[in-house]
Amino acid sequence: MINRSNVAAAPHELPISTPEGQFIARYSKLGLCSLAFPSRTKRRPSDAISARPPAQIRRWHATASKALRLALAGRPPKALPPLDLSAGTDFQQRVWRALRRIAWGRTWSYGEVAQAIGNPRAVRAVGGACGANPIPVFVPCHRVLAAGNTLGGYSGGLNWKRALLQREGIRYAA
DNA sequence: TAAGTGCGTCGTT
DNA sequence: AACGACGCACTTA
Repeated sequence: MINRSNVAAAPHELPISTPEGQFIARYSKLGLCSLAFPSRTKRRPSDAISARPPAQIRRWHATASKALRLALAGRPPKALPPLDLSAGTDFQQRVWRALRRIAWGRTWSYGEVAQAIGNPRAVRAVGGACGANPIPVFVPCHRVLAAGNTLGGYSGGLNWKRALLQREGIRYAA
């Protein structure tokens, strides 16, 4: 079941410049609702960034920008903006909430995530929900490894997963 | 050991 | 009805 009632039709879209490239953050009235990895493709003019976001969104964006730059530098962020995960199905939201309990520098397996949400056999479905995570890095789906500490997949590309794990000092099976 | 196959399982499209 | 960011058993090389 999808709940779009809290998702603004046209969320504010703001860039975050990092040494790794320009991420795009999107904000609803509830908080950060999406974070996109740097894209090689040029943004179209129709995707223009809104001129002057409200003060609250500017504060959220400042927090998010700082947090992202810390994370990419290998330091755990001290504060995050509110995360708006309301666009997901009930199942996805349960998975995403569970992912937020994985500590910096630690990993869970897909099976452990499935257990954490009380649905121990929905292992494969958990993988699907991880792939649908709209806020990578802050909702740390990169900390979910396959059984035997193998890498598993990553919708943002395995290079990003490897990079994020490395910044947290996480080791996994070759 | 490493790589490949088959199947259970379940949320999403 | 088909498809996965899975996991496990089992077979082959």
